[in-house]
Amino acid sequence: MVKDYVAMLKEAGYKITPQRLAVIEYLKKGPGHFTANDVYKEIKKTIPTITLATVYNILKAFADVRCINSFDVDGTTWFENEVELHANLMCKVCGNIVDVKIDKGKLLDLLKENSDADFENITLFVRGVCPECKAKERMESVSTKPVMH
Amino acid sequence: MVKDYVAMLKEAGYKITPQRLAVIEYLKKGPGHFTANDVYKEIKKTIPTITLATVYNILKAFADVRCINSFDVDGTTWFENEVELHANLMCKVCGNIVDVKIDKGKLLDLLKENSDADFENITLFVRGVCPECKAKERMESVSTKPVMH
DNA sequence: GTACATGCAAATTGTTTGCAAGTAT
DNA sequence: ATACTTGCAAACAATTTGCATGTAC
Repeated sequence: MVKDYVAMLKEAGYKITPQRLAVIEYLKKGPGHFTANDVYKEIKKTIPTITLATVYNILKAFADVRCINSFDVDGTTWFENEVELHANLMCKVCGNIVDVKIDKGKLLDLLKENSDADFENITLFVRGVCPECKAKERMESVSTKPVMH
Repeated sequence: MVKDYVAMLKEAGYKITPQRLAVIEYLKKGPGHFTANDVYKEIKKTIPTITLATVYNILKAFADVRCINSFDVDGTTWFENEVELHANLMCKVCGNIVDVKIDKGKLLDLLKENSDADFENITLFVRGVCPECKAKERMESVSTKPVMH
């Protein structure tokens, strides 16, 4: 699943600017989930003149072309490299967002069971505890548990 | 599934003010999905002194108590009366948000297939075409379709 | 050469905060 | 009586806009 960002952008008539290339480099580093500000802070290191407005502009273009995906949480927009259907789990312990795979066909079947709407773009967002934090919590509860007599 | 809003609020230590009662009345009218501003505009008719800030305050309290649910779309927070898991479908034709039932157990199973995280609160948001608009589109495509010879 | 992108500053939108005055319990 | 709520204005955060300048094609 190696995405050709440049080709996708050109295909849609977008020009390839240094700023857009910098965003592509950022994406290739494989950050799971990021905000416009995350991208801005990183790119400013190499292109100090870039502005947040430009980053928003670029991310919108990338999302239009569907080489990235976006979703809203608590008033801020998160972007992600993964465009195939999956769940995003925001861990209430560590605060990170992690991907959870889900069977797209089966999920669509569940929806179709109850409605004959057209389901074009599905966003599945979950709050909970990620596997790592869950494991840590288990360890702590073991070590702090009072000894039974 | 008749919710006793007043009892739920009292239970959690919230006071029953005229403003909160007005929001309860609003909820009882059964609007599917609404923003803070929707509620504000409506309640201002009976309580002209109410402010948006108060409406936000109240809706947050109601969401804390889980007698309403909230989710974010394109930078605005939507609220809904339905707190049981379901999908929200935003129709790209009419712009409305409609509920789509989904089997909670089966959805959880799909998630658990791929991760042993704790899934506490699931938000399922879909963009697409609602059943009504889909039906209309079908009718139009029939009446405007060029005749084959 | 031209249409599109960038950088900048200012505007906008949605939401939250601080605080004095009011009110439910 | 007291702690919680309201109303108001101001603050905030995230995002968008307008426009002159710059640049990919």
